[in-house]
Amino acid sequence: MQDSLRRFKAGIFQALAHPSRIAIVELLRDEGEVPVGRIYERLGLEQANVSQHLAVLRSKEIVTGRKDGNQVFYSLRDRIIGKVLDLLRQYFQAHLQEALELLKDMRKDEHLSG
Amino acid sequence: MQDSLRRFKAGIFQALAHPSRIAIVELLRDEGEVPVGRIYERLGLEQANVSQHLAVLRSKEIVTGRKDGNQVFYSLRDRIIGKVLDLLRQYFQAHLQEALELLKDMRKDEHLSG
DNA sequence: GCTATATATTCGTAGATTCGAATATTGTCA
DNA sequence: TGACAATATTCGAATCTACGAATATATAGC
Repeated sequence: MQDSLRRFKAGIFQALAHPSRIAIVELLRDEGEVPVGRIYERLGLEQANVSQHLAVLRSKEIVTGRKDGNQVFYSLRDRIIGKVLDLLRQYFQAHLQEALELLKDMRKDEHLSG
Repeated sequence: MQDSLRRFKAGIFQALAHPSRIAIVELLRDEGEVPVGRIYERLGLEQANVSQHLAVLRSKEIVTGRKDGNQVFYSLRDRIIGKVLDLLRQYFQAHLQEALELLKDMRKDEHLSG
């Protein structure tokens, strides 16, 4: 059970481990029910890409979709996920200096490999 | 900055998105400072593997290592990470039924692909 | 110095993830 | 029914991740 719980947590983290998916979750946290079209317009992403990211979030039951006519309205299934993001924002601010260094390094790595 | 923060969060989630790394973090949360040898004995993992996982956690500054003679003692850098895991445990329990289904599906997928 | 112990890194390969392009599905409205 | 709009799925290529085996580095004690 210890192990199941860890695999469960790892699955959730995996699903959240992408900037676009975090952006989606934050949008749903802030706006409640949002149709897919609005998601990709707001975030400036491809339709297919957003649909794929939503599939990942759905597969871990982080979001849920309600079909209404032609559209699908997505929303968060539980407020806890929003709280997790808030904790990380706190964390980011507490370690602001290092966090910025870390991001700089991440960018540097991109350049090296690009 | 919105975007930086999201990349930062995604990096943290990425680092936590593995059952072994979650196990390591939980061990450090429960025991404080722990030498590498104890980590891989307790978790039944290869030395190299643990070292690689620790490198991932270090790169996101989730853990820190203190060298003492021959050994390196690792610990969590911030209690917030422990809180994040606690929130997810709550979440797991709140959605216990679905969570178990989800895990069953994950196992099924493994079998299909293996 | 030499040997043993603890930890880290590198390397190769298998598997997973990401993305856009193309295509499929589903619902609406005439 | 046909044309259109919204969303989902499939496919292939590029990139990333995980693991064990082998190797490297650092420190202790003799």
